[in-house]
Amino acid sequence: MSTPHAILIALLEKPSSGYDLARRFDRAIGYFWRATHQQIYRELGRMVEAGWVAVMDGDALAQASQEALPAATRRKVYRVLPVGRDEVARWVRETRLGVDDRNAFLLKLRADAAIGPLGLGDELLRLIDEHRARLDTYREIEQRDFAGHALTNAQQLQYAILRAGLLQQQTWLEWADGVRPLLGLPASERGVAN
Amino acid sequence: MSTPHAILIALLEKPSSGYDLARRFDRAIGYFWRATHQQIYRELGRMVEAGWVAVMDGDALAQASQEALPAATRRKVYRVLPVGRDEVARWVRETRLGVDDRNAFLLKLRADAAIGPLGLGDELLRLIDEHRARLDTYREIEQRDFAGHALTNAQQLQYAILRAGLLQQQTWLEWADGVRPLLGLPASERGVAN
DNA sequence: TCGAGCATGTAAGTTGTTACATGATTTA
DNA sequence: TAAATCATGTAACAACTTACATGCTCGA
Repeated sequence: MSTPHAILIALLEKPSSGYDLARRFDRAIGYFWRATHQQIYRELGRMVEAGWVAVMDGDALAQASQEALPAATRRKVYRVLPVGRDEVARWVRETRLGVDDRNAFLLKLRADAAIGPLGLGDELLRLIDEHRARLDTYREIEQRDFAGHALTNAQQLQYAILRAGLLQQQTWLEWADGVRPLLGLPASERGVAN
Repeated sequence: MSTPHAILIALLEKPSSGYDLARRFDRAIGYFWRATHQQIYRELGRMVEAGWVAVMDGDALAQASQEALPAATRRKVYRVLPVGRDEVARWVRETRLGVDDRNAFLLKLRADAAIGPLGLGDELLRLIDEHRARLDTYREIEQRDFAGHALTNAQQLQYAILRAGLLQQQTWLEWADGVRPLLGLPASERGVAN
C-alpha cells in the first residue's frame, strides 16, 4: 500500500541504490516497514517513469563528483525529485490511517483455545528470544544516537519512532511472560526485567 | 498469508455462513486479523474444493434440525471437516512466525523528520481517539466475559488474547502522549490515565 | 582464483483491494 | 411499499512472495 512512499522517504533521508535500499529495509527502516529487493526495484522503475525520482548511473556519478571514481559500475543511485517530495507531503496529508494490527500468533493461540493443546510453547520461547534480541538492538541504537546530548527537532522525532519500537517490544515481552504458564511452560526466573 | 487458517479457526469456534464470518471479522476476530467478504467467499470456495470444510444449504439445514425452519433460504452454513482440523493443527505446528509490525504512522513521522513539518497533529489526535475507543471496547469485553469467576483453560487463553490487545492500546496511548509536543500539540490534561 | 558479497533484474503464482452486481427478507 | 439489512457472488487490478537468473568486484 505505502511501499513506494516508504522508499521515497528512505531516499529523502539519503539517496541510495536499490541494493542499499534493500539493506536499509533489512535494518532500521525494516523495524516498522518491510520491503524485499523485488518490490524495491519494481517501485524504483515505476517512480522513475512517474518522474518522482531520478537515477544517476556510474558514468553520471563519475562526472558529478570531481574525483575520478573507481571505474563506472552498474550501480545506480536514486534521488527524489521535487515532484516526488510533493507526493510524499500529499500522502502524509491525505492518507487516513487506521488501527491495523495483524497478529498471526494470536491466531494460533485462538486455534489452541479451540482445538488445543497444539504445543505452542516452543514457538513462544522462540518469539521471546527474537523480541528480546530486537529490544537489545533498539537499546544499542538508543545509547549510540540519542544519549547524553541535546536533540534537534528532527532527532526528537526519530527518537520517538525508536521509543515506539522499544515500548512495543517491552510490552510484548511482559505479555508473553504471562502466557507462559498457559502453554505449559515454567514461569520465567525474575520477571522479564532484563 | 494465513487468511484461510483464520477462517478455519473461526469456523471451528462456530460454524457460520460467509456473511456471518464477514461480520465476525469486523468484530472480535478483526481486532487481530482482518478479512473482507470477498476474501472470505473466495477462500470458502477453495476450502470446499480442498475438502477442508463442508457446506450445508437451506434445505439440508431444514432436514438436519428437527424443527421446521422458516423456509429454505440461500444461506449456506460452513463447518470444518476433520481434514480441515488437521490442516489447522499442521499450520500451527509448522509455520514459523516472525516479528512483524508495519506501521504507516511511524513512516509518516519519519517523513516529517526528513521534510517536515507536515501537519501530523490532527492525525495523531484522530488516532488517539480510535485507540481510546478500542481500549474501551476491550475493557467492556473484559468485564463482560472474564470478570469475577473462575476461567477454564480455553477461557484463560482467550483472556490472554484480549490482554494482548489491551496492553497494545494502552502502550500506544502512552507513547502518543509523548509525541504530542513534537507535533506542536499541547500536552494532555493529566496524563493518559482514562 | 575462488568465494563472499555487491548489484540488478524477470517470472509465476498467491493474496489483497476496489468496484460491480444481484436478489431475498425484514421492518417501519 | 420503500429502505435497510441479509446474503452471495464476479471481475479487474494492485501488491506481495518465492524462485529463478545473471554478472561484477574485491579481498584472502
